[in-house]
Amino acid sequence: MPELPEVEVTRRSFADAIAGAAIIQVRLGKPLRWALGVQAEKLHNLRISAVRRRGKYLIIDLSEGILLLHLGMSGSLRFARQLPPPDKHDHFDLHTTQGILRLNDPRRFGCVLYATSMYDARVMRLLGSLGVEPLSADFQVDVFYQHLRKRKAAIKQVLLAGKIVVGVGNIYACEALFQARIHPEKPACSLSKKRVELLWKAIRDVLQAAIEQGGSSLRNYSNADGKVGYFQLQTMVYGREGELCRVCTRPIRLIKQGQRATYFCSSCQKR
DNA sequence: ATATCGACCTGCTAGC
DNA sequence: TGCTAGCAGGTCGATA
Repeated sequence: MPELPEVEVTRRSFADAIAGAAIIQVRLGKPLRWALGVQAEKLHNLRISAVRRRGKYLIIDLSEGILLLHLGMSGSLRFARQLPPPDKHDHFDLHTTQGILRLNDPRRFGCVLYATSMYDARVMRLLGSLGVEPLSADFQVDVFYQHLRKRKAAIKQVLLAGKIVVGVGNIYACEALFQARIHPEKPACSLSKKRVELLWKAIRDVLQAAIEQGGSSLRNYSNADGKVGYFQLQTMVYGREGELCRVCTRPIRLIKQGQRATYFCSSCQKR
């Protein structure tokens, strides 16, 4: 589900409301990808100071340590004063003085882990090799170009890997490549400076637009307010196999790259 | 270092 | 209508 825009929209939907709250109790459901890494009781009385995002991770800053949270493929968060009793896919509840933060994650690819600091070995291993934030000033087109020049793999897969730039998942990789008119199988190193500039802008535009529209609502995405996003209503290529390209009216094609679906227009996106 | 591939888990849907 | 195979927004860790 969640790519960078969904995670960011989720973050914004509860960050202010939870800031300043103290943790009262933690409820754990079925195991997630990794164990919490601490006895739940250790979190009692810790205070939440802020909620940040790094790539597709959320970082909840506590008076002592952090909670690192990932939504995996199917995770979503709710934050409210009161919530109904947990259902079978609610695997983490953080009861605080200002409400309950709940993670619902049917496939359990997500995780919540506690660390005493950002320099914890597990946290470093997960965040240490992440690429630059695409919407920050650190995402510079010249640097982006220099990195891509060193990579022989298909541009789509280089984007998905997140080592150069983070947060571009399967939907937005397809959309950004379409907007930049780049064939997804083109080796990253073969892109011209001009193309890279278009891609750089496309990534920022697509992600920013998705955030402004409240994230994608493929399947059942919703943010912590329970509001659904509607970016899906206007994808140019993703999920549109066989439908007509909105630019040239030729059919959108579906191929597999690294066992993942890639949608593109073979007429608009030349090799 | 880079590239590929299996694994994790559940739910939904297309097709028989 | 019912069953099954295949697919889904992510990414880690093993392997060559």
